Amino acid sequence: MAVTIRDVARASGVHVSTVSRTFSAPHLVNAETRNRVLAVAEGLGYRPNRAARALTTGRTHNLGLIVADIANPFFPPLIKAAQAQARERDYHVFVADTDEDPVLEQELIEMLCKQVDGVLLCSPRLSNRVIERLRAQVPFVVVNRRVKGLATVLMDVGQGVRAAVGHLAGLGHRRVALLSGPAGSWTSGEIRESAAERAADLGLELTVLGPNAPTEQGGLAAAGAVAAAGVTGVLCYNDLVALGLIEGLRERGLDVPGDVSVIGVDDSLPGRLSRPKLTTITMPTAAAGRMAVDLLLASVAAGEAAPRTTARLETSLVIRESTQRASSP
Amino acid sequence: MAVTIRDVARASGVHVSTVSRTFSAPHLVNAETRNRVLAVAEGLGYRPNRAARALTTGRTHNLGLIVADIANPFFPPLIKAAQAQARERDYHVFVADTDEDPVLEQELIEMLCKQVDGVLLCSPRLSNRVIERLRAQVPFVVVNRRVKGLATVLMDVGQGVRAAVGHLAGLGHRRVALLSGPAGSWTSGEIRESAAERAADLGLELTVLGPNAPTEQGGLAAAGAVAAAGVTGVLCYNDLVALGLIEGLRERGLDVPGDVSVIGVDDSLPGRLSRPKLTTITMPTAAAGRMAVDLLLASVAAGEAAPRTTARLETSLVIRESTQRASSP
DNA sequence: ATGAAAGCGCTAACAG
DNA sequence: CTGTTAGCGCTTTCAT
Repeated sequence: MAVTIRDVARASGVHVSTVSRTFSAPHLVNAETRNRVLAVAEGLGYRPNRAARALTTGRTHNLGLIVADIANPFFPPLIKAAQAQARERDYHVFVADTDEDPVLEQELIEMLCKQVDGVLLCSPRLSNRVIERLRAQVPFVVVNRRVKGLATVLMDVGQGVRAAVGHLAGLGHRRVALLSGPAGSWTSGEIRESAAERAADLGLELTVLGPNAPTEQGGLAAAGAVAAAGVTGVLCYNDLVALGLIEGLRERGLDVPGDVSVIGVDDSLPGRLSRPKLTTITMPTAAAGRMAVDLLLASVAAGEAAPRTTARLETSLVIRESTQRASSP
Repeated sequence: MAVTIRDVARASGVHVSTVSRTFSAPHLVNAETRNRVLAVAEGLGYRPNRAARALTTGRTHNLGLIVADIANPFFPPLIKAAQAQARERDYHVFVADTDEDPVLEQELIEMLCKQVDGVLLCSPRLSNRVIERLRAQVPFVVVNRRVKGLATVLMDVGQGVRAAVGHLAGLGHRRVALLSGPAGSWTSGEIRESAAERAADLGLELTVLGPNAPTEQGGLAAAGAVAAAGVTGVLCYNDLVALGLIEGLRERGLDVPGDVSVIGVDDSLPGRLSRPKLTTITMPTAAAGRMAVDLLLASVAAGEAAPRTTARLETSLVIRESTQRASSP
């Protein structure tokens, strides 16, 4: 077993509580004693056992962060921002991947909840009912999902979607498709609603195709349906789907943006690196990550009395190369 | 505070030790009692506190996984594979991102080591010396770095690199460049060594340019130097660098593969989705993740006596669209 | 098969 | 400023 507080106490000729104070309330201990203890601890390679500390303080100084898929480039910027923000607050973030599986998601939450002070749920696929039940166990903050009575960070994708549909209309597209996302996704619902509304306003004919897996495979698989739908513009659930769709369209001899204009959502790395560069909707993922951590830490500190704030972050359309004027019908 | 083992004991009229056994050694308790306890626990929403359990057993059933950059598409497949493998062994993996910062890396290890039974170090930037020192605290398995006396999983990138240089030579390229990676990267050293050796064998003139940041920014920034070097083929530290380089070359009016052939390393998502599709070297990341977890768990179980296995995984060249015959000189 | 008691490493009153 | 004492939630002998 590793070196404990007791070893340090013995070796420096003080009581364990003095050693404890040296680390958790240094100002309460004589400078001379403190230095001696510190030196001994250093020499022995002592590190306080955070798990044991958590047992008495009730604070682990850990946060859990649950995402559907680490490999989805939407998440890493959020994860990094959350970790950085947490570190500034002397907290650490444990990341877990649910593989888009609601059952696994619930299991992870339940196993995590005793080891962390709070959990950040990003784009959860869980039903609101389950979330409501789980919240008794541990403070939650939810990103991109509306759960009543819970602190929430929402990215207002509708804003960007309306701009995107307007952009398509402005380019002369009359028949457009929407490739929706996974069934449990709040964002997918938001996209769909905003797109339908704006399309109706502008007199566009909108076909909704889906649900689709939120991956390039999902987009690839949908290419046939898109081609068959006879549309000239497509808005996709995310960049990966858009990229997969472009690939699938190309396999069918359809050029993007020559024959079909394609718009993604997320403004992720692959979209920026692809050819044509993807027209997409920026999501303020880093800001969301930071804000979610702050909200969560506030919840942790306030306990039951925590404010259930809802933060709405803005999104916007970035026009690049995957959209162009509709070829005359 | 949440519901504890004591609450369950009281509510079901047995002693805490019986409740404990019900969960950790069910066969030692009368079926009838067990069912009653289970029912009560279920009703109360009791979940064993893993941190407290860890305090007595000395096993947290957690593993730490440290990577330089979650946003680097090289890592997610490895992370997912490691998490899946660990879950099968009833372990959980906590992921942490060091932001390519050795100091942060060390801090993370030190803070993690008391909350996990072992740590997986992926492509560490830490010096071997520091790793040697830290290993006293917690079992390690290292991926893509050779540390004497430590269990190691190595991806034999040299194999792929030799094929890549051969591929370039076969296409008639005579002057080629290598964009190396970060200073602390073992993989970068391996690539360089294998490339230099094979280039010498084949009579190619090889220019090494670097170190470069392992991101598309790094590649973008190196485009000028590549153009100035007057080479017709470039091997890059990873796909991101390659993609950035292609972008930078294009800004300078140079076409890939028309004017310059570019090869990446990793076979990552953005490389598959980009245009031209990137010729690259596949890295067996998922296999490495699984293997690393198995080795680590073996280390955890065996303690000091753990075998310090070194596993070597094969890599290979995938020829796609970013390389072609050298334009006549 | 179950209960009693000790203790994992640490913190938190409370004395002194 | 420092020592004493009592646990945090759980497991683990050792009895019974």
